[in-house]
Amino acid sequence: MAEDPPRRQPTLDEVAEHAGVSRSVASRALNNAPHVSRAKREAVQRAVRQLGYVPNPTARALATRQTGAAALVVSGEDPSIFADPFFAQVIVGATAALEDADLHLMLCLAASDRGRKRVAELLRSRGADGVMLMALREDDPLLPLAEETRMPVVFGGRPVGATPRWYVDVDNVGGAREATEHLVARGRTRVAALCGRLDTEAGRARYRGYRDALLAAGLDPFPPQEGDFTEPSGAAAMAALLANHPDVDGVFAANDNMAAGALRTLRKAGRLVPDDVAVVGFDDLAVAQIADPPLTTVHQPIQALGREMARMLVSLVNGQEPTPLILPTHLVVRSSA
Amino acid sequence: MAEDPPRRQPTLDEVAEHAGVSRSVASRALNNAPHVSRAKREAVQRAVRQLGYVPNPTARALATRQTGAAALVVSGEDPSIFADPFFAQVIVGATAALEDADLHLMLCLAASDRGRKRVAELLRSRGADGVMLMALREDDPLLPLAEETRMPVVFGGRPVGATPRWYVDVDNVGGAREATEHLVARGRTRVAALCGRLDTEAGRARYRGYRDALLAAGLDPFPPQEGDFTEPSGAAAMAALLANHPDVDGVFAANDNMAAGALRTLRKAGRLVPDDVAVVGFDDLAVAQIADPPLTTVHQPIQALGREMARMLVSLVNGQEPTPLILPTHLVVRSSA
DNA sequence: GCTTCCAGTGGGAGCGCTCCCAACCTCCGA
DNA sequence: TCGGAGGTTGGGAGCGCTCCCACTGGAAGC
Repeated sequence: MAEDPPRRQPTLDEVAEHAGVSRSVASRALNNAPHVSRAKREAVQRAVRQLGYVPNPTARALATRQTGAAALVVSGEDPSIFADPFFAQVIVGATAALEDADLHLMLCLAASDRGRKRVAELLRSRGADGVMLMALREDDPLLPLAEETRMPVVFGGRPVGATPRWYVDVDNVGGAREATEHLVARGRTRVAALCGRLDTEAGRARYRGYRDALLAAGLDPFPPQEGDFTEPSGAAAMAALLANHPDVDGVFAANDNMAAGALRTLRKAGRLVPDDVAVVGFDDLAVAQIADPPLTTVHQPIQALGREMARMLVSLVNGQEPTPLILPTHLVVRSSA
Repeated sequence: MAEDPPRRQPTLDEVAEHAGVSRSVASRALNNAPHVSRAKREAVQRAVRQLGYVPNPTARALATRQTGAAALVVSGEDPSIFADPFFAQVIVGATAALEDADLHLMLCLAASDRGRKRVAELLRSRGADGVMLMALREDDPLLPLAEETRMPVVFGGRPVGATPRWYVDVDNVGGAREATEHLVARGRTRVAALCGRLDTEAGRARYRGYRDALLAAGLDPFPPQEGDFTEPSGAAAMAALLANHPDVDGVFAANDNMAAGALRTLRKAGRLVPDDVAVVGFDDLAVAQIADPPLTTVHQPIQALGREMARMLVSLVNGQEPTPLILPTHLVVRSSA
């Protein structure tokens, strides 16, 4: 099996020649388009096999003006935001849907200036067929770029203060309301909220849902005790809360991380969960099950979020006009409330 | 600002014409290559600005035979493996290094047959400039594909039973040894190992390190109590261990997830950590700090792993001959041991 | 004065594919 | 018998860029 000539990949022309047909016919056979006789089609297939031909995606991209890739852009001021297992779930969902459309996933972390610059260039150069954007801060520098670009952009979650043309979101308000109602139904009357970043729509919406539920129950909402969706911020917020309102008996945390932090603080303070203080989280990530006690939490379908974003993008790329989507959430009752 | 003509992106030819130079000069100016007079260089830059020109990456890729992308392939029999925060860290590190080389990251989850097929095609079609492969199971179907491909492949971790030409790994044996030595130094004499999958090199190497340390200390290693790197498997392994060896006083877990599971089982069994049983984990992920008590664990530089993989790939793409890398690990002492 | 050299320049041939279109062939109804 | 209709076929023109190369003219060297 000598391979002396450092032979390149065979090209379509070579396949055509080898099969005794023209390049056009070979191309059609390859993309199983019509207007190819059975005999030639098979001849091409044989040649492809014999030569080990694989189409060159770049050349195809240039000719079709389609890159065959979709970008997932995750924005945030530092890369650690991406460590949130949330994104891994989104990626798993998106990948599944992208696979169906035979698109590749380009992952862009726009966490540094350099990263943002590259995203900007991607957007301007049409380096992908479309973009899934997770940029939820109010002042995110990518938002204006997303407006300008001429490629389809699907948002994951809605940014504060703007409703994009295409987005997939989860029902944050409804989930938070259900969580809070659950606490109230368990007889809690002094229910506080450990908020996530209030410059994100998710953070605000969850507080809104909490507030709605308490008002509807004739109880007084607490002012937002703000954190940043991390475990330490949850622990800190809980500590502050205990200091100001030692009689709190229910806590709605903006996500599981913060709920886990709250649990830690409560344990340290000698408060029993759920007996003294009931805690509800949001997300239903792995941490919710591992927590001690296991967290009652609002399940949000994160993989579905990714999947639907990708599907929406695919349909946009195919020239359709999808409508925004809000995915349902539901409460998962465990032991913490 | 009428934009009636649905004008395409301007091309390099248009820039050249607008600047009153030839395409060649424009190209050279753009890539700031030599052999362009100052005046024309500036004229081109002006034209670029006025026309809002952005080079078409696909055309460039076709001409240069470089895609401008590196693929990160994560293999596993089901997508949930990717939920491990480990990968997020790898991605963060890889992204940083790739940014420096101005390469994009293509993320491929080879968890379904479909996914593996697409990876195979990517490998054969040179759809990227290189591949970072995380496929560590002994019988991983991607391993033979990686052998065949004509594009550079850097492994993250070593697969069982084979030493790839290029890889970055962490010092699993050394870390496990240090962790076990720590337990011994604390006076533990009945130290068991909660292993990860023994069909991965990491799982084996960590057990080997544990074994070495105990033998060196003149103690008897326990037979491997196998899990699969997940929290529940750690809990189960710990339960089995307690049943067979109620007198165990030290546990080395193959990773933090399993250690967290062990903690849960021990708490349920009424064993105090670290008083009755000391526990050491491996990874030093977020869960280690959140665990109760916080885990003493072996820190492995996961972002660095990703970064070095990307760097190695970049140097391969640039025609250099990097050497494999093994990154150091070190023990982080917290309360669990 | 004459070569020699080289920065600067633009023409043109690709890179490997898709797709339009004209040419062709066969078969059928009128 | 003849004129389509409709399925096949291959030529050729791109897609937008890079890069080789031949050519120019002025500066440097002798």
